Amino acid sequence: MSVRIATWNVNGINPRIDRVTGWLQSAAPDVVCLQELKCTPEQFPQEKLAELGYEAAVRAGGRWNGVAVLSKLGLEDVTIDLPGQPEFDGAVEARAVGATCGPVRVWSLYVPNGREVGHAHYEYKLQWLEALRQVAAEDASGARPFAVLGDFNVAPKDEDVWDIAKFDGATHVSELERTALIELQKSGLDEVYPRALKYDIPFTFWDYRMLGFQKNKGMRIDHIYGNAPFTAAVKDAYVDREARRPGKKDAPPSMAPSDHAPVVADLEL
DNA sequence: ATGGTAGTTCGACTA
Repeated sequence: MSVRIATWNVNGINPRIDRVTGWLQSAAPDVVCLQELKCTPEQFPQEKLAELGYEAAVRAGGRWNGVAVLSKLGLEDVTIDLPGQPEFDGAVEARAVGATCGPVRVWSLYVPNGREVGHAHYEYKLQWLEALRQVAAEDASGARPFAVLGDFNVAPKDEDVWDIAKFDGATHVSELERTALIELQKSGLDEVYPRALKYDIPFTFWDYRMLGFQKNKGMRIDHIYGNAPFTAAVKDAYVDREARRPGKKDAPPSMAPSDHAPVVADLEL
């Protein structure tokens, strides 16, 4: 069977609900990992997504964070939060939800930003990635197709940001963050590297400020890592930068874009 | 040029 799996940081699902549902209808993914819902569980637009044929596993946290797995292939063994997920300020945040969708098991992940190298949030980010590695290592070794998808807030290589000189000493490009991703891969996951639909590097994020998208000042920080049964089934993968394009002048606010673009993988399972 | 934009608990904080 053909299965289309996507990950998308929507930066608030309700303010841009028509942008999201429009993309779901046109791209027609079977499984979608969403991040930055920025809503409470009650505010999650369950019915609008059900109308499009999606069941949803939701880990909403209110004002910040929030992740979900949408599936047209069924939804089983939902896991809220990573086993062993570290806390920040005494709370386990809404950054991880796992689910089995028909033949594939996925996690939707929103890795902590880190704020500044050396900040407590940066240490939290590194701990979080280590907790993820431990969880992923178990499922990665199985025969079932398995992937972790989401906003990792790490650019794996220098070319994955628009100007590495501007990121000197910054988070997202530091050696420890990149090492954490390499360690994740060593646990049995390979990156599903997407095609760019324009330009050389398939950036997934462009800051709203300073015409970031228009000038292609982007970053490649949203990723898909799959185990061998998953990556062997991948036929194509791409970043849908059109979904990041600003709306037309008279478009309603609900059509405003996220600052991230979806990453899409097509599998034959 | 230390700015700019957008989301949230309406306004300081996060990204």
